[in-house]
Amino acid sequence: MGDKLRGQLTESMFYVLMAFLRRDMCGTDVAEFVERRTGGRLHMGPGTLYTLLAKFQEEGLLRETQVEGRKRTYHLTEKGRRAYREELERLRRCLSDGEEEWNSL
Amino acid sequence: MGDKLRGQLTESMFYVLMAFLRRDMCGTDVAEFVERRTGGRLHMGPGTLYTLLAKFQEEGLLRETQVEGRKRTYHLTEKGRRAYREELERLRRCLSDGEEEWNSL
DNA sequence: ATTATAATATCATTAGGCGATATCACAACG
DNA sequence: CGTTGTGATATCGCCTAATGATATTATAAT
Repeated sequence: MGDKLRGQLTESMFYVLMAFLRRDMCGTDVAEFVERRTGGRLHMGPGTLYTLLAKFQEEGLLRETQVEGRKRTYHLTEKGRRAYREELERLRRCLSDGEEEWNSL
Repeated sequence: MGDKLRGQLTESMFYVLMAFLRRDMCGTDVAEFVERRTGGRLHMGPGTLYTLLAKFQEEGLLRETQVEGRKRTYHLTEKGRRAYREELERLRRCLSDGEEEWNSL
């Protein structure tokens, strides 16, 4: 159970966590969510996807809640929600820094 | 002159480009800018920094404008400005997706 | 039983981040 | 002049992340 809170999420990581806000999901649900939510802008191949699910589970951001045959369903933990909100905060700072600099030219 | 426009910048890349919006800079200027602008939130080691400067120059986002001794000064090209604005756009989409999902719970 | 389908897992390659360390150009000192 | 200091840049090695291709597995359909 790694406790190190990651200082920064990649875009893929962010959208994966986002997928779990509303409901528990399995891998393919997540892939579908990401494609739909971003209008195809971001595509996640299986390599990225399942690697992330495994890592998030190890780190305690996701918890496995159900196994039906091969299908594994995960749930976003409190720690996962916290990580998501922290990433939102980081994005806000990043964007506002970026806009300020741009607008002050 | 690599023409592949990167689909996504890392946070480090973004702040490096941001540094050049106002004026030409050398590496240590950039490092100082980033530390100051982010209030120390983001620290860039020399490895990351000079690797990025070299790559951006190769890709035509930066152009070398001056060499004084060992000090090299760079200028943000039009292509670099475009990359910066595209990244701003990406961040906006990312953040608004993230906020919408969070607020619609 | 065989075939199809949905879902997950693994592999190999490539890019990025980083601290530690080395190198280099110039200046100041004695 | 050499030596020493300093500011700046460059390189190395290790680690993490992304990803397409491919393989594997469980269940359902024929």
